[in-house]
Amino acid sequence: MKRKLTQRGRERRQQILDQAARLFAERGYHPTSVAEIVDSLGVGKGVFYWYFESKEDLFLEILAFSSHDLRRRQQAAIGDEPDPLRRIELGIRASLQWFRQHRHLFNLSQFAATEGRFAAVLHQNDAVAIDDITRHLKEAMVDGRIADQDPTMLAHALMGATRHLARTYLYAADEPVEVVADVAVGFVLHGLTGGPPAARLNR
Amino acid sequence: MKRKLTQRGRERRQQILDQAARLFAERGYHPTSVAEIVDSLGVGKGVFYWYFESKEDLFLEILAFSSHDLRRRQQAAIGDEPDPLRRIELGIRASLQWFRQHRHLFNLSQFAATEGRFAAVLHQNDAVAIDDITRHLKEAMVDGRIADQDPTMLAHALMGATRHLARTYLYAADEPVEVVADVAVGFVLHGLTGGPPAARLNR
Amino acid sequence: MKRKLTQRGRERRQQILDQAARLFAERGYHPTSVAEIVDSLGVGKGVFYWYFESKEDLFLEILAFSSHDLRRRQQAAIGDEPDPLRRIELGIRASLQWFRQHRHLFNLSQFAATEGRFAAVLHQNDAVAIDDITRHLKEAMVDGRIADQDPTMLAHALMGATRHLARTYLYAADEPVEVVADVAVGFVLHGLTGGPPAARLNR
Amino acid sequence: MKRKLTQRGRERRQQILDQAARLFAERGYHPTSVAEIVDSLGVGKGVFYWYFESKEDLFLEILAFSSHDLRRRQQAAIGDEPDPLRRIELGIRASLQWFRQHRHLFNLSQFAATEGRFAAVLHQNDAVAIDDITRHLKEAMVDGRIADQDPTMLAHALMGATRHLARTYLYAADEPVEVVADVAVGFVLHGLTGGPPAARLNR
DNA sequence: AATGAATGAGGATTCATTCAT
DNA sequence: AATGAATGAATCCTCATTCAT
Repeated sequence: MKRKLTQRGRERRQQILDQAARLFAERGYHPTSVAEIVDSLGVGKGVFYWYFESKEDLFLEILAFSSHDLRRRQQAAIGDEPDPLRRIELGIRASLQWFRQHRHLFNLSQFAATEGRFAAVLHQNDAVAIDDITRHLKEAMVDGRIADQDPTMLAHALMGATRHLARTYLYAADEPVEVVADVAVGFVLHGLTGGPPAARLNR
Repeated sequence: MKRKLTQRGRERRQQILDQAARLFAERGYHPTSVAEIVDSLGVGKGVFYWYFESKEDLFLEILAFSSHDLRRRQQAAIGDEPDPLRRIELGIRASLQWFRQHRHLFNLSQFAATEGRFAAVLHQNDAVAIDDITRHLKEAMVDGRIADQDPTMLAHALMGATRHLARTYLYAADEPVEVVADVAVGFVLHGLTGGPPAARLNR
Repeated sequence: MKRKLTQRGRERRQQILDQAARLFAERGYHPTSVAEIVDSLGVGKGVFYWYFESKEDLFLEILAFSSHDLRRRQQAAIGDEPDPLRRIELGIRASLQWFRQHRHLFNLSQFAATEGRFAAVLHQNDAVAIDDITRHLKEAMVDGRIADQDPTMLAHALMGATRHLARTYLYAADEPVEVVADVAVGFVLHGLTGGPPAARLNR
Repeated sequence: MKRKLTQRGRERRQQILDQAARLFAERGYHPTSVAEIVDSLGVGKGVFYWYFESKEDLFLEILAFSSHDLRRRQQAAIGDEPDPLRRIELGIRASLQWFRQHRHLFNLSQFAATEGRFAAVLHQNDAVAIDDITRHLKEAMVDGRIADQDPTMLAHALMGATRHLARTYLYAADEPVEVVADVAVGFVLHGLTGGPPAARLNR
C-alpha cells in the first residue's frame, strides 16, 4: 500500500478514519460494516480500499493514533516538571482531559483487548504509558517519597483507577473533568485513608 | 423457551455454557461461531438451539452467571466482619482469588462493555458491586476513618485499580494472587504515598 | 403406518388434525412447524410421528377430509330433489353454510393449489364436485332449461363465483350466510342482467 | 435500500424479478430458495441482496407489479367505452388475455392469499379491481340494465367466476382465450339460465 | 404411547473484499 | 480516485425427522 496522497487524499483518508472511529465506538467493531462506513460518508466502497488495506488495518491505525495522541498530551502537560509525584498528577489530569475529548475511543481500546490480533498492539501501547509512570515512581522511591514496592505494579494500579474513573464519569456520566481529576489524584496519591482531602483541592 | 430439562439436559446445557465461555474468551465473541462451539463438543448444531435462544442469549447468561458467582464469593469472604475497611480488604482479596480462577472471563466482560446490548447488563451488574463497596465506604466515613468524599467515586477508583491489577497480573502475567492482593490492598487503602508498606503486609 | 388405534388414540389423532388445520390456516403451511403444533397441544414431538408419517401426510389428510365432508353436506342438502336447477341452488346454499363453519379451511385449499405435490390431490377433489354440478347442468340442458354450452365450463364458472363470494364475505368479512347465498344463487342462475331479483329471494 | 441503478443494474434486477416469479410459480414460494434463484441465473448470492431487501420484499414486488400490469391492460381495453356492461365485457376479455400471457402468476397470488403478510397487499390490490367493476355496475343499475343489488357483491361474484375459469382453462388446460372469454362473458351477464347463447357470440 | 434430546441438511442473510468501468 | 456491481464463504438459525429411554 503506502500511497503517496495528495492534500485532498489525506483529508479523505482522515475523514474515513474519524468516521470509522465514531461508528466502531458507537456500535462495536464487528457490528459496523465497511458498507456502513462508506455509506455514511456518501462515497463508494472502492474509496475505502483505496486508502486502507482492510478493515482490520484501519482499526489498528485508529488504535495507534489514539495512543500516540494521548501520550503527546501527557508529555506536553508534564513539561520539565522536576517533582516526580507532581509529574504523575499532571499526567493524570492531562489524561483525563484527553479522555473527555476522545471519550468515544474508550470502547475501542476496551474492545481491542478482547481479540488476540488487536490485543498485542494494545499492550505494546500500554507498555509505553506504564513505562513512563514507572520511571516517575522509581524516582519518587529514590527520593523516599513513596514506600519501596514494585513500581510497575503501582503504575498499573494507578492507571486502572484513573481509567475506570474516566470511563465511568467522563463517558457514561458527564461529570466535569476537574471534579473527576481531583478524586483521581487524591485517590492515587493517598488511597482511601490518606491525607486530608482539603490538601488535594488546591490546584 | 424455558424447557423442562432432565438431569442429562442440565449437564449438556452447562457443558455448552462452559465451552462457549472458554471460546468466547479465547477468540472473542464475534469470531467464535456457534458452529465452532458445537463442533468442539462433538454435537449437532441443533443442540445449541435446544438449550439457548440465540448466541446472544447465551452470552448474556454467561455474563449474569459470572457476576453472581463473584458476588457470592465476596460475600462469603466478608462474612460479618464489623470493620468496614477490613471488609473492603477482604472483598478485594476474595475478588482477586475469583479472578484468578476465572481469568478467562475477563475478556468477556471487557468485550461486553463495548456493545450496547451487552453493556446495559454489564453496568447493572457492576452497579451492584459498586453499591456494596459504597456502603462500606460510607460507614468508614461516618467512623472518620476516611475523609469525606463522594463514596461512589471512590468505589469506582478502587474497583478500577483492583481489576486492572488482576487483569494484568493474574491474566496476562501469572503472579501469585497474594502478591497482587497485597499491592492492591495497599494501594487502595493508602495510595502511592500512604503509610508504611510493612503495615500492609500482615494478613 | 396404518396403526390400529384405541379409542383414546383416535381422539388424540383427531386432536392433532384439528389443531394443525387451525394453525396451517392461520399462519400458512410452511410457517407452521411441527414443533408449534405439538407444543400448542402440550405434547411431545414423538406423538406427532406416532400418528402421522410426516407433515405432508398430515396436510394431505386434512385436505381429503374437508373435501369429503363438504360433499357429504351437499348431498344431504340435495337429497332426491328432482329439479336440477333447484339441486344446484341447494348445493350452493349448503356449500356456503359449510364454508361458513369451516372458513379456516379456505386458506388450506388455496395454498394446496400452489404446490405441485398438493395440487394433484386438490384437483382430484375438485373434479368430483365439478362432476356433480356438470351432471345437474346436463340434465337442465336436456330439459331445455339452460342453453347448450360446455357444461363443465359452466360448472367451473359457478364454482368460482360461489367460492369467491364465500371467501370474501364469509371469511374476510362476516356477512350472514343467507345474504351471501341469495346473491350467489341469483348471480349463478341469472347473471348480472338476468330475471328480477325479487324472484330469487323466495327461499 | 433505494439504490441508484445503472442501466445494467436495472436489467439485472428485472432479470431476477422474472426468474423468481417463474420459479415461485412453478415450485411455490417457500420451496424456492434464494440460492436456486441466483444459481439458475449463474450469479453469486450477493447479487440478490444487492437488488432486494429480502426474499419477502421481492415477492411483494412481483405481486405489486402484476396487479398494476393487469389493470393497465384492462383500462387500455376499456378505453372510453360508454356502455357500462360493455365495459365489463371488455374488462373480462382483457383480463383473460392477460391471464393467458401471465398464467404463471396465478399461483403467486393464490399463494399470497394464504399468508398474512402477503394477504394484506393482495387484498388491497383486489380492492382496486373490485372498485372498478363496482363503478360500472352502479352505472348499469342507474340505467336500469341490471337489477338493484349490492354491486360490490356482484363484482366479487363476477371476478370469482372469471378467475376460476381462467385458472382452470388457461392455466391447467390450454383452451383458446376466446372460447373461455365467451363462456365467461355469457355466464357473467346472463348466468346459467340467461338469454340465448347465440346472442352472446357476436363479438 | 410418549418424552426430551439430538441430528444435520438447508435456508436466509451478511459482509469483507475484488473488479470492471 | 471513485463507482456500482459482483463474489462467495461464512454466519446464525430453523426444522422435519429420528432416537434412546
